[in-house]
Amino acid sequence: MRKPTSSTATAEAAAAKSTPCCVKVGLKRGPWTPEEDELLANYIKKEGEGRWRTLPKKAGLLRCGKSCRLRWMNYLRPSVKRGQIAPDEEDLILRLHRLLGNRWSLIAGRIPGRTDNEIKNYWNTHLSKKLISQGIDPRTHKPLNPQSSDQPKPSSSKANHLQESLKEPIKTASSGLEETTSGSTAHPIISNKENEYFQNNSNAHLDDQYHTDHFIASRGYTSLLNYDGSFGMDLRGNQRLVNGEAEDINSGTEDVFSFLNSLINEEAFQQHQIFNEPNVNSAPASSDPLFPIAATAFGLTTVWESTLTPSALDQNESK
DNA sequence: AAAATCGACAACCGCTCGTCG
DNA sequence: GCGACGAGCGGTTGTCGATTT
Repeated sequence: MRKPTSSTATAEAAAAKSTPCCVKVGLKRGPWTPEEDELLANYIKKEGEGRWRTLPKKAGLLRCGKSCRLRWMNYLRPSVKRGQIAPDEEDLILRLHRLLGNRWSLIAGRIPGRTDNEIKNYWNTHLSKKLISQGIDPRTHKPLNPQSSDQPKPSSSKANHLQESLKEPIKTASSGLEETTSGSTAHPIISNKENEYFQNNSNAHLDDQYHTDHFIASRGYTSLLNYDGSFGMDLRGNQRLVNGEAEDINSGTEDVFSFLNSLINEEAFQQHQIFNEPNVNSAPASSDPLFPIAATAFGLTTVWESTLTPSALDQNESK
């Protein structure tokens, strides 16, 4: 992988700082061979993940534990999905990145089969360039030069839709990249209630990364919701999001779990009438005006699609 | 055909956090 | 409270195949 010279220099520099892992003399570096992959995969099949520092020795590998972990997590794990990023995955990445920033592991956690490294690479090689070419700052998701009147306009309808998707807080649940060439506008998954909330509550402004993070973290969505509606905990993600306000997360955990259970039980979920039922005791999070935004952002698209089709939304709005 | 350039992505690095003694 | 250690994260780099000159 790396050139021997620079590698040596780096290793020496690192050794001077006495980094415990990966500096051991005689350890192999660079691309993994099929034989190494097999050794690692077989060992983990037998012994399970973890104990990465001692794993290489036990597995008969001349690699550092860190390297083994990375290889397993990003490549060998059975759940890792290979192949091109699908348009709906791309759209989800964009949405999640707008909300979470470069928190690749959090983003990856909501896209089944994709690793943080893969998403990070995809962002750096594809999406950030795409956004820049459209005059959007990939860091802030805002126009690079809002004052400029000669802002380059997206040429394709897909690109145009992408830009719109990034400007607006909420669009369709399924994909912001859906073509709208038929002339019909996409139905936003946001009710008058939510619009009102955005107008009246500055904390809810999605362009403000801090408030967005705070909102997400304070309700535990970030750490709890997975793409497929299942949930798990990522305390580190929580902690990074809230900047010392972890108590906000924990205080609502039970409510969130209760709500998530209702999500998993789709039948129950459908009975909640999310937008219009004022007091949903069994699912407090769903009555939060901002709930649809978080849910959409975190990829609960299948749930939304099954319950909140445009026609269903129209019915809700007209009530 | 050879050299130069580019793009994609696997892998590495430094750092932080949580846990445990 | 402190240090060591394990684990994980985001940023960066190096390699390699494809494309262009």
